Amino acid sequence: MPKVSEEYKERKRELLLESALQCFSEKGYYATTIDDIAAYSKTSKGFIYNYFNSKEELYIALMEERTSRTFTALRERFATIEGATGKIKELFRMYREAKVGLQWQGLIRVHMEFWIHSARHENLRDIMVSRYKYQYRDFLKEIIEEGKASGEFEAHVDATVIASMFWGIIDGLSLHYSVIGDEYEYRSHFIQAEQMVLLYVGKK
Amino acid sequence: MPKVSEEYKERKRELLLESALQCFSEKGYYATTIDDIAAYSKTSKGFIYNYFNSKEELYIALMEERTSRTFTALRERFATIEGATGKIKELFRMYREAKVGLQWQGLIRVHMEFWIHSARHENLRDIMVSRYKYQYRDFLKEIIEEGKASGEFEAHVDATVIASMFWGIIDGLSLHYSVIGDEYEYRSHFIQAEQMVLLYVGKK
Amino acid sequence: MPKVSEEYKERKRELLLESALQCFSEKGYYATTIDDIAAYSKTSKGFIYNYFNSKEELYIALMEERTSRTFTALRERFATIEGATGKIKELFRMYREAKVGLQWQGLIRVHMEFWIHSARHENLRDIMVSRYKYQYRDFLKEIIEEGKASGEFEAHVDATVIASMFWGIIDGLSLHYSVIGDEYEYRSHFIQAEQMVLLYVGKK
Amino acid sequence: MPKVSEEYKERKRELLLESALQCFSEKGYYATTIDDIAAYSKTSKGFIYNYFNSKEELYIALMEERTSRTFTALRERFATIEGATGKIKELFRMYREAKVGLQWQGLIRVHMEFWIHSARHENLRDIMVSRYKYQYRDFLKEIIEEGKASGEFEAHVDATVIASMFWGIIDGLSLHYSVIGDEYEYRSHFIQAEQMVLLYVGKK
DNA sequence: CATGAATGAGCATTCATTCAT
DNA sequence: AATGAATGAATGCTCATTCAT
Repeated sequence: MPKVSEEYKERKRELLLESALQCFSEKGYYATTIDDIAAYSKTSKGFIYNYFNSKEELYIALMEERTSRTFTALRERFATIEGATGKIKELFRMYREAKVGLQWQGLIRVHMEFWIHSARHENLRDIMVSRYKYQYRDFLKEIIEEGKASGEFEAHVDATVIASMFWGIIDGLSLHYSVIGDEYEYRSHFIQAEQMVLLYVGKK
Repeated sequence: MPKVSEEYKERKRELLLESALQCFSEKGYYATTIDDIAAYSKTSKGFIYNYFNSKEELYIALMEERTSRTFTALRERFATIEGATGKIKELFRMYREAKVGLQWQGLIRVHMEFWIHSARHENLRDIMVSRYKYQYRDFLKEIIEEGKASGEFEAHVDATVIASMFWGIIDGLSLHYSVIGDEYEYRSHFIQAEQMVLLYVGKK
Repeated sequence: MPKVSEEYKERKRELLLESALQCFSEKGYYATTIDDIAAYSKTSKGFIYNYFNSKEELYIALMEERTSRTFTALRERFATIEGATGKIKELFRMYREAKVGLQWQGLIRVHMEFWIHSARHENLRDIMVSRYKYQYRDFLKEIIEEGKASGEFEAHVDATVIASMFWGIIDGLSLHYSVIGDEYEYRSHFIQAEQMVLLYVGKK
Repeated sequence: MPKVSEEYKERKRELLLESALQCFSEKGYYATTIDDIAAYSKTSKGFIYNYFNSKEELYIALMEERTSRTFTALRERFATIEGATGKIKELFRMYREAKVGLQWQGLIRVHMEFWIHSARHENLRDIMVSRYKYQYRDFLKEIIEEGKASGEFEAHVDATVIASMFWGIIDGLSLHYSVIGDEYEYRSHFIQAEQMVLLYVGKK
């Protein structure tokens, strides 16, 4: 059945990524087996290894796919938003309004799980730290600096640390929500966090 | 009349808990084997199972020990601190000045790891959620309410959510530090977080 | 009328055989995968299966090709050599002067490996035993008998056993060299083996 | 069932070694699975890993056990044999009279298989080469030198090469026998090899 | 013809837990 | 009480072979 179109392969790849997403989200990174993903995608173990060399690689691909998609959408949306404050608000809005639920909780958990997993493996950690610094932190840092330049934010705030702290807060609240579940007043937390952050960086 | 004294058992229990702490911190929850702990404590597998019925139970005991010790120490220290603001500051100071390092990173990671693990198991999650609500959150909630009562803090802040958010921030920053490692400006993050939180809850 | 000429097929077959030789020599019979050979020959798995029905068959074809070529060359060369002693010497000379090295070691190993492999499979073994008897042993047996007839060799030696023993010696020394590697005094061993054999069969 | 006697453990170890011997001999090194050995020994996979850390290690232990036993017996027997010639003859006699048969053939094959296997793995090869040089070769080298000293053998023969060649011959003939099987005139080959070797090293 | 996608049996190794001694 | 021997389910990954395109 060979010499299949690029488009076909892309479709299959997506199928695997989507299946992996479901499985990882449901059972976590460690507990998900390649067989689970094969079963879910109604393909086979070997099939998966045609696309990804290891479970780890599969997870990384999944993560990168999602991150890249997220940031692309983010930049697009931000292009139409005037001012740093507006952008920060939009960012919070996105998290606040996220389609939370079981699947979302699972995704946060597996994300954190892998993040921790990576801390214990040299190579992986380098990848994750780079992503953190150059994708997440710098993305926000630019916005903070924009705010400082425009006079929206206090001039003396340390953009790098603020940016980093922002993600720390997001991850902390998300993690708690992912474990506590529906009892966690997810929206309230994010609303207050937003006010808190904006008050802190804003001109007094 | 038991063959071994209660005191002996307590000592052994501590030994196991301490050993488990070292092992978990170093290799993580999943990667640590009962054999590791037996070897570290120079006892045996069977011995460990005399004190704890499973790896999971051992971890929980360890966590409870540490939490209870932490909160006891905390309450003690707080008894001498006037005012809610001072208490919050002290709390931040404790985190900020924590003897960070490899072991500390390992502890945070295993803590988060288990926290995530628990989310996937009904019974465990109930335990963890209770701990979260009645130990962590309520502890802080009382302080916030003290601050509101004394007029240090804005009267309209939602003590429950603020308390919860506080721990979310702590965990978020800690988690990031535990993965990023020494490149992470740990103290800076906590200093800014403190300012941010206090600014937010304080009287304008 | 076939789409591709016989000559084309023959060329491709040679390509595959040559590629297989390289791969087997480098990694051994078991460790070499069909994919390796496809990659080396810049063809494809399916292509290879068009020419050979299995990895085993491919190896056999390779072996036969090489043996037949070897013996053809040998007979040619021997046609010009007077006397059995000269022929034996020439045979030793060939082994002694062989372009030894990593590749040569690899070839010997895979040869032995397959030889052993064949011993465990009825059909294969029959093939290998026939080859042994009718190609290798008989080839030398004729020379020994020539030597007996001409009076160069002792009349009472058992040509069959001597011939067989000769190959045993060659294989034994080769195998040792293939494992020991460059520390093995390859030439010395073959020189002494030659003296020993000739002394043994020669007239006293 | 713990704290079992050393003797018990030794017995179990022997059981595993014996079982491994049977399985390896029958199916070869690669084809034998740990499950095969567990089934044969009526124990379990985990049990085997209590005694040996890997299939490779198990094989090596087996090999060392056998070698050490062989050489011990050999040295014992040789203590009572006057003269180098007598010792060489005894060595040949032992091989010649070995209880050949299917099992013996299997053992030779797996021995050669592993020998070749080792050539492809740095660490393993070092072990095997050492064994070759310091156990096998040197053992015989001493005998040859004894023969030279006593005047039984020609003074100019190179003891090291002769010793090495001797084992090459033994292995070559054994290998051939192990593949050819009962059609191979095993005893005849060894008889002639003996005559050949003794004629070569002996005084003219 | 040629390709390479798809399959899935196969295997070494790990480890929490049990329980005989 | 304490030990550690014994178990066996579980899992990531490989690869010869097939066959649809």
